[in-house]
Amino acid sequence: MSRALHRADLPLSPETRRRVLAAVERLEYRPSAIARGLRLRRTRTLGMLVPDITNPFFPPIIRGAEEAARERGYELVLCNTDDEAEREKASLRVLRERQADGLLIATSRMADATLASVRRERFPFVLVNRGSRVAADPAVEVNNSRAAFEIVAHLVGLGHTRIAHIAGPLSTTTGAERAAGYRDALRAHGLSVDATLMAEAEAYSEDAGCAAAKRLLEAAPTAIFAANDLLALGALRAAREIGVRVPADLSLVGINDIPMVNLLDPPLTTARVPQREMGAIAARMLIGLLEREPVVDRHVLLDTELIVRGSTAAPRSADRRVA
Amino acid sequence: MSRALHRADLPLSPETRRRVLAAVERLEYRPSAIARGLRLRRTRTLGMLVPDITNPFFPPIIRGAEEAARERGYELVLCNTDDEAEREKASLRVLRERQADGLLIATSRMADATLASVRRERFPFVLVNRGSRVAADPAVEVNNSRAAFEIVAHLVGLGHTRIAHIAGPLSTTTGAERAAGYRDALRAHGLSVDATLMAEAEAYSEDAGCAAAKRLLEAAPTAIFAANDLLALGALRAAREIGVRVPADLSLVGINDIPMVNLLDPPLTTARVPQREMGAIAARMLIGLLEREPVVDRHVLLDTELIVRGSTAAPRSADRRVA
DNA sequence: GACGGCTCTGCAAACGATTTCCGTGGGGGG
DNA sequence: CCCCCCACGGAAATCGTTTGCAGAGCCGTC
Repeated sequence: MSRALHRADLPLSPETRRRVLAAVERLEYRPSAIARGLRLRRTRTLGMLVPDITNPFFPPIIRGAEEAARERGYELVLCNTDDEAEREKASLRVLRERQADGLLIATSRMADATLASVRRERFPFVLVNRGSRVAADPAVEVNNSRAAFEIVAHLVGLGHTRIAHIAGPLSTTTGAERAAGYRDALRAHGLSVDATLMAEAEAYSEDAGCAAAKRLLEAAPTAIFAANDLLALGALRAAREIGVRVPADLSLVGINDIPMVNLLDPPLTTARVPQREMGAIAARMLIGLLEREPVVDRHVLLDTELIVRGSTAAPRSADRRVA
Repeated sequence: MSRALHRADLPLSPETRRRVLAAVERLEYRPSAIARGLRLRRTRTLGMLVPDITNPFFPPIIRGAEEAARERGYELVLCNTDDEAEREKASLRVLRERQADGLLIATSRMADATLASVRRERFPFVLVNRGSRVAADPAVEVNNSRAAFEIVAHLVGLGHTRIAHIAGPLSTTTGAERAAGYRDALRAHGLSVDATLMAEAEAYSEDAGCAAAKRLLEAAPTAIFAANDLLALGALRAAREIGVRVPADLSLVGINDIPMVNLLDPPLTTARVPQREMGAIAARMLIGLLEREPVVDRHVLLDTELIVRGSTAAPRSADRRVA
């Protein structure tokens, strides 16, 4: 009997409640979430779309979201989309069929058309680590322009003037915002923006970072600011292959502070993104929307923290100047 | 109408089928997986238990399982247990309530009692990267003794005789098997087993590896074989902190070949575990059991591949011998 | 021409939890 | 003493899908 188990507010004789609970115990009764979902038309399940769980950036976000969801009695179902429109559509179909109550969208380039269809169907969602063109879309983002500014300021402070940028795919909001932040920061420091010091990576992957870095290194930068850590790792590999020493010949900075970059040699200087927190805030925001709580801040901008490690140093020319 | 959509075998006039499909199209009809699950008492959903998705060993396994499941029309629902009995029980409850058809269990130390209860309730399951005391339990495992043997053989071949071992928690099947393999391999090579050259890590984590390595380094080994890569990373950090150079003063080997260990300096020598394949095989095995397919090989032993990188070299004493 | 069999179609029950509605019984108040 | 109201518990409807069953229609054969 539902009243005995869930509706503590309803009047019910203590005796009856006791009997019900005893029977529950005796029969090892487990309510079926399936039947409940059918009747209630809600499943207390959130769907989460990520590009690829093997990208170490995402697991902490997922765990943060998962924990926040569990605190409020929700479950999380995960879908990898590989940033392919086909997989996105398939995942959405599955999540709709299984009556997910809402969606956490952490894919960086979900096709605008797909996002539009989600919006049109009024499927509640929150964007994670990305924005959208529609300002009203609830989102939890990183303050990318500020992160880029801090990184450039750090490099300029070390004496660098030839600072290159490996941009993420410019079709992603993070890629575009960080690239714009890079340019703005250069200008703010009185440096000119040189097209030969910018390269767009085809994907947020180590391989793409390596390829982009090899192109950039021909222009002999003294520092590379990569749009994320995976790209920076690729750049590190490129530097090694070419024989450029980090940080002696080249300073290197990433963004995210994914696990293990602190163990590299040299350990990577990077801007830490509060991944767990980002996931948790997004999940709480989504649940707030679902439960129609009055005051939900629909747009959160998280600040990064610059972690200076061994991959950045003063350029050799600066050494000479000092000496 | 279900017959038109799913039962291609049933006789049905083409005209009727056409009309049904047209209506489906027009109304954008989406079947409810919830209602279907209620009626059919199966959901085409597999539950997967892993200790922690942020441990880079697991994501590739998960993706492998996920892809194999999707190929057969199944979905995967993930639960992190943090290797805590409480979380395991909670996860099991959730998966049972949601009518998961079967379980992929990749937690290394799920309490025997919990496993026994799953067995008793005849909840179909497959163990992943672990065995159990009950030989009949279906499982996909790594040939740990052989992996340990190859690693020891590699180190002996380089000239090492003081080979230490950081064991994983001996309450885990992998930890116990690898430690036993290490001892057997030493004996097979005519080396004695020295208790001061073995340390059990409290968990499969970098921190635990670092702590264990610090204890071991007092016995001055020339090589450390860590039971997995995370432990090896911890050992690498310990070596750096103490001022021991790898591989000049100390050779280091792990197991798993998780992402990024090839980018370390020195890149880690390790035994690669076919993670995606392991996940895929386990998922296919579980689905085979669920669908009562006749010939299901209930026990698969996967071989590792030794990847020799820069973290292993001949010991300095051997250099002297050679010179 | 009639009957039998086969094909197709539509109706209805079942899955299990929840919620609403209704009937009954008891207690209190008029 | 009677009536009304409230508290409680039981019964039924609901969610969407699948499937069994029965009935209807059609064709072929005797």
